[in-house]
Amino acid sequence: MESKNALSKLSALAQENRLAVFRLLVRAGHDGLPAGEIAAALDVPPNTLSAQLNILSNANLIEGKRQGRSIIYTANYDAISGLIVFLMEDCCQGREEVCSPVMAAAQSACC
Amino acid sequence: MESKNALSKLSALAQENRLAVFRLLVRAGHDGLPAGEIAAALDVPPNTLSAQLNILSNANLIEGKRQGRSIIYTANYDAISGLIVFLMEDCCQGREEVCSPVMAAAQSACC
DNA sequence: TCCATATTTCCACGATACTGGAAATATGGA
DNA sequence: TCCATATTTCCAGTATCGTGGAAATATGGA
Repeated sequence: MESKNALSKLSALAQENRLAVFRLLVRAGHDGLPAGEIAAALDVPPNTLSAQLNILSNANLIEGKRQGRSIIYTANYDAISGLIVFLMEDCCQGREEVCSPVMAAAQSACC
Repeated sequence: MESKNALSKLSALAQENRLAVFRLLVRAGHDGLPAGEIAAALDVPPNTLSAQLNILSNANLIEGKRQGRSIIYTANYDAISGLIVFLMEDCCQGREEVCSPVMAAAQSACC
């Protein structure tokens, strides 16, 4: 990932509501959630949310697909792991201090 | 890491100059770099840089220590790995799609 | 003490971001 | 066709951010 790409992902996530949206969608899994439900869950007006979904979507962190009247948003797992890898490789080159806590967390969290 | 903490780190890094400062300091290693050299390397006026160093420092991503007339800044490796772990654990709970690319990168990059 | 160097603080300007009302668009059903 | 629902686009107001000039502070050396 080039750093420009990483920058757009970082700034998309660097906002309370958008980070919350992303976390919600990650938890929602591959089925995703319609925009309206996200707005309700976060208690944000639908047009405000729409702007934020757009920013996350432009950063490629989420994707929206129309399904009937709703638009279902899903998290893009590749994108977030790409960002994490960018941070790791950018920081980790020979830097065991950064890398090994991440490895440890990965092992206990999932792998 | 609480998400508020993560948010301040994300927004500190979500800016071109500041991301560049951080990368530079990571590469500089434990010896760090004086503010003036950072400013010269990035071609940013010293007072502008100072504001950006302050933001990174408030997010705990870097630390400055006076040494003679200079102030030497170093990257805080714990902080960045904390952020990475936050992103991983926040995304990774049972999500092998996110976790395994990160593990693979970690293994080839450093561990 | 006086001066040069290194950096920060103060302050104000311009740019960008966040927000939400109102209107527009898209879909599905009666 | 008409209406309700779901979401977006348009637009403008406010707030926050990034920037850099000028002055202030801190340090070390002559």
